[in-house]
Amino acid sequence: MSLAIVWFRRDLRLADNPALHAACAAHAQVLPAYIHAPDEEGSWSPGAASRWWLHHSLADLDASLRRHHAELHLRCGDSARLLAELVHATGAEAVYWNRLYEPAAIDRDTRIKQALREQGVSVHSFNGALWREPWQVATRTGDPYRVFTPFWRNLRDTIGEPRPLPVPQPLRGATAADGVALEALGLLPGIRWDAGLAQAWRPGERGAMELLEVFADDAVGDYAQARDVPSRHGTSRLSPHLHFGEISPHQVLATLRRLLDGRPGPRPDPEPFLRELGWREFAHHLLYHFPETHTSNFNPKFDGFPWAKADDALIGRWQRGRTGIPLVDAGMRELWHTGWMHNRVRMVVASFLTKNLRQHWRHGARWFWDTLVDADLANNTLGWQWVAGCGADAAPYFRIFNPYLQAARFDRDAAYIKRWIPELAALPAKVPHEAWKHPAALAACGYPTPMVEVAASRDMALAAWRRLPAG
DNA sequence: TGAAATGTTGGGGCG
DNA sequence: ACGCCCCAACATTTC
Repeated sequence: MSLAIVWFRRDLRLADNPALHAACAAHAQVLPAYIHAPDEEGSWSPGAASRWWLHHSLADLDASLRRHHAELHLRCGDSARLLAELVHATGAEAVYWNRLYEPAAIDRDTRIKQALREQGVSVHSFNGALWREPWQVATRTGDPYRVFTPFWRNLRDTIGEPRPLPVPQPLRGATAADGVALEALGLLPGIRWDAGLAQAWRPGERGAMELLEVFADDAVGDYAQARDVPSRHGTSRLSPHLHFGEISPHQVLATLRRLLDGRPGPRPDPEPFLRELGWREFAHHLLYHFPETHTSNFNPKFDGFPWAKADDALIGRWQRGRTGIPLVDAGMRELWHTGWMHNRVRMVVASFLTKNLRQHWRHGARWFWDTLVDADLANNTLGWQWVAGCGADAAPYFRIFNPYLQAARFDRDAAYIKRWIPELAALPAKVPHEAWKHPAALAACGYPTPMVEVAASRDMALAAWRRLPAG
């Protein structure tokens, strides 16, 4: 009986899983395996929120497999060694996986592929995470894109009709000895701070599809406006599901088309939403072609930028949501509580850290990495470099968000602020929106005075930027 | 997917 | 009726 190992990584789903599908088609049995190897991700081993998600996503994948009379074989340790051991123990002829795009993962997977082939094992890798591979999208001259809009035009016109693969039937699962229990991976936090996460999320393939269906029914038509209002569920909130591959972009596109086409009345335009998935593809495109971007400025002109000296006290207040600027604090507390933050607020808190506090973007990127359930090296890097002004197709540095104006515009009634800063719940919206005018009223609620004056710190940021040589 | 400063226009009050 | 000022509303420029 021919047997193949399906090495699951961040493709934690059974439907539209090209590696799983191909393995089931070509072999009599498959061994679904996950190897926990946090040391192999360079300096970006998953943060605590990601590990929480991963735990539950693995549990869900195992449960799905068991409904198909298979189970997930779990191991912890060196991927190359454990795969070789598994091949030896099971007599597997082949190993299948879906590709990752982080530089450290590419290096590791390349080495493993070569080593397995030298042992006479066939290896097959697939695209399970993107509409198109990073190297499939190129300018007319064959170069990678550095600007989003032409990238998006190219990508959008070449996706074609999505045809998601079904769950393989039957799924003839093999088992192997020496697997470990999920709990042994140690993914859950020692101190149980995860109640807010559990309340906000349902990791796994079915949770992802249900979220998408609700979004298609309620929100996608109004996305262009509703997505800017942080108190509303106007966004899809699919980011963590996409990161762990519980749903694929092809499934998202196919599902949206099916649900929108089958609906009476005017057909909502999904383009504004799909464009955001385009940003996700752009982020992967950039990380693949410019593998240093997760640590270095994409725009080298910013290598000489006069960041303020790293200040743990300032950064700490920002991290804990104690800056005294209500919209910033609401966002940082939402992040801490749920492992997620509304995108508009992400831009505001990032602008505040990198401009008003003039702390290097890497401090923010690292905190997001540790606290987001959707922490993704490609997306996180693009987002921070975009806000900081040093990235590809970035917002110009002088585009500095005024957190008070943003709150007045997008959180008019302060519902979002009051939700995450309950000590301000009884105040009229005007008070948090003009916090600098009301230090006494805020202090009476036990809320801090703004740690910086927004207008003055903005001027200092612009002055720092002017010290950069033109270019 | 900004904000603030600066410039322009046009309506209305008023002498 | 006219010029003048004020200012809101909008557009453009600058950071």
